[in-house]
Amino acid sequence: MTLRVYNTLTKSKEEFQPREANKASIYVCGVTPYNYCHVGNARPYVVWDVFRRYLEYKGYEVQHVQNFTDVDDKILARAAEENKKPGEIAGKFIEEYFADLDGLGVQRAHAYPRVTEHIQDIIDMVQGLLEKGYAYQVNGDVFYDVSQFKDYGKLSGRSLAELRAGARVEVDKRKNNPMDFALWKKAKPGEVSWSSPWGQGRPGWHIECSVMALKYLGENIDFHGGGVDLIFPHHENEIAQSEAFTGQTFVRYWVHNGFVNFSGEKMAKSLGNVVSIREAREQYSGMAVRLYLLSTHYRSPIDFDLEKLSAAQKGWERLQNVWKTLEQVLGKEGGQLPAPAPEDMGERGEKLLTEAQEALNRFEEAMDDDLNTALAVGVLFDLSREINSFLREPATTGEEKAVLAQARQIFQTISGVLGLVPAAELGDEGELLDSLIKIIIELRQEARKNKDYARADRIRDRLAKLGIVLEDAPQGVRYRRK
RNA sequence: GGCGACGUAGCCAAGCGGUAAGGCAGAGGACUGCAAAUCCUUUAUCCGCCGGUUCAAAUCCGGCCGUCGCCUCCA
Repeated sequence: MTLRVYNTLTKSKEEFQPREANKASIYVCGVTPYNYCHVGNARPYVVWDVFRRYLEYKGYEVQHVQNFTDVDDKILARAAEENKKPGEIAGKFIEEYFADLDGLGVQRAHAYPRVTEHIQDIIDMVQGLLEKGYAYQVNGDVFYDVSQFKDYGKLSGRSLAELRAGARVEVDKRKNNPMDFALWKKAKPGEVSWSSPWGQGRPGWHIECSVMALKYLGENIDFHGGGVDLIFPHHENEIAQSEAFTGQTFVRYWVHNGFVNFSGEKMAKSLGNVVSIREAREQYSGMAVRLYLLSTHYRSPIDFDLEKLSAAQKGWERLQNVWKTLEQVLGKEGGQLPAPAPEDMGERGEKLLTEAQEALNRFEEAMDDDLNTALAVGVLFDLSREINSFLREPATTGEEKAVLAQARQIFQTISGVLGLVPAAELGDEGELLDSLIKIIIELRQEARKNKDYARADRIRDRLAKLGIVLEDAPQGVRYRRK
């Protein structure tokens, strides 16, 4: 099966044909680090994380690049406010970005280029555009001349005429055409700036992505992504710059995710209705946030509220219980037991194996269809039910365990591609804690055996207060952290 | 005004021509010393409204209503 993705450029689902066999290049527009990331910001990064994992699952060697816009008006403003250097602000929030996204299980991209580290590359490209007649200089500012690029508007489906008619912004008189945009901005007094052939200044917003995408991934890259709001003008302008400069198609597949709304409006810092990732995580686990985001198809808008996170939290706990139960029955490693012969695995074993294999097929089908993670999540829950159902009666024979191990492998594969994997929450000190809890459980079991339920319940209650939940499951006592 | 998306059970959400996945919540049952976890059963005669096409439509076409996004910085 081949992966089909919805391409904003053609407004249709297309089969993914990589630029280079077995390789996939991804460029995702990153954040401007001037504040903490909110849940809306996180969506594209979670989506692209899954996209990347799935491509890798399908055998592609992926190059994933994501920028940081580490100099821009908002950073400058915040720096001025706090009496700090812009670089300090950017540096701090880049760190926070990683901390937050790590918590959602987002793998690191292969490169995170920053604007301030590519000033010369940017100047070179602007210079190139000037030489080719696609740009003009006015008094230290350099603008892109959209009238020179015949395909302008092809991504957002607008014509220059329409754009002009709909313009809601005061026209900058220095521009030839209202839709022209800045490639290089002349520095205001006292602002951070770099010297250039046009005087002191800094890059415009759009040029950085063209420069860095071309530098790290080359021409004709496979995927370029970001939120739908970036289609116009940002991505439209990137196309204009890059294709004018190289004469090649810039991007093969443009992929845009829908917004996260909050109380009916999009969640955006400018509207002030944001919930930061760390706020959400005060109450809910990172995996719950991730599950919430993946429970809706990436192109649909998704409405945020904390109660939905609560539902996702419950769902995640269910998934997590499957991991824990399997671990309890099969041990931490396992999983590699040889597949039993069909005639040896018994009726229920055969059923489980069939269901599990079918789940994997359904999973791939869902993901191949424009990364339908919502359906894929459904498959994962189906598989969970099959596994739990099988475990109602403990697996006794070696064959049954082997079947279970196979099912676990599929469960882990699907979970892994979706990135819904329990963190090693207990860490190093967990070893000790784990042993201690086991001792307590043992003592409680003795009390239960002696029908000293008051004592048994007291132990359970007091552990519960510490956030450690005991469950007397048919397979034995199990504990988990709340 | 132009461009675009969406409207499926109490809530969330798949399905996009063949007779409604999944999650959360609710109800009943099984298991359990109790609880938790888990399993089973159950919860939309129907997919915003009105027409049309078709043997067959939530799915296609037309109209209407409603919500949202983009056209300006924004994931």
